[in-house]
Amino acid sequence: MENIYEEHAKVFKALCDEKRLRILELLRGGEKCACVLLEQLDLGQSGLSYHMKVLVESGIVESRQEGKWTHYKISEKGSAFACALLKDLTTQNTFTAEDNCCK
Amino acid sequence: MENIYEEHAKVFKALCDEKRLRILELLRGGEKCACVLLEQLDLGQSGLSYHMKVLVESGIVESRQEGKWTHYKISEKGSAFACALLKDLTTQNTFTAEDNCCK
DNA sequence: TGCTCATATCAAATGTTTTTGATATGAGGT
DNA sequence: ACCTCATATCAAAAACATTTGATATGAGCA
Repeated sequence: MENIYEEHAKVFKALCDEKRLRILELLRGGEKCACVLLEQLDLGQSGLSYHMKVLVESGIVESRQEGKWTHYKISEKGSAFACALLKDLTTQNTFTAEDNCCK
Repeated sequence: MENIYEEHAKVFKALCDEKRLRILELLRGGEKCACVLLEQLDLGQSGLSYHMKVLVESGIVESRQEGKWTHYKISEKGSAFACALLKDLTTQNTFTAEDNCCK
């Protein structure tokens, strides 16, 4: 974890793309096999694979192999982490002094 | 708001860049004038202007003119919206039926 | 009005992400 | 072992975001 900003950015990058938001929406309905995602999205197989990788690496989605198939679902832990992080990043930090310069 | 996914992506795009995360971190210490941000970040004037625009357009940051200077701060409303949105996007939707196909 | 300074916008260069089609990997069934 | 099918990886192209330096805008002050 050599750069904390990069780590944090990775979490939100998962949510920056329309296709990935569509995928998340589908996963909100429960765990889905890649084949279901494929037929509902306007995406080729390698494109889906790419987006799923981004989602899984962000921690927001988790995958599970079952024989030939891969199933994906929203990770409760990962999404709780993302929510907490977002709250953190946007909450006034009481320890830093006010210092807003010029006037 | 012709595309809801695009709208949502815009909120998170603000958080996808290291420089913008650094800016947010500075703003967590309270409202800051652009000149303070400029001297603390490794960024030129037009670069800062670009990133502030992205942040303001996401709703997470708000700006206030005071004569020649622009002051920026984290928007409570905007960040509450982003948090709520993230929670929403990652919470199981009870209305959609399970349908995870193959087996 | 004209000058100065802070910020915004622009356009070109550069860097990064996404898409696409081709190929590789690896599991299950025969 | 071989075949088939699901998924992953790769490399090139296309799309998009960021950086940079130059110039425009617009507020305050003389």
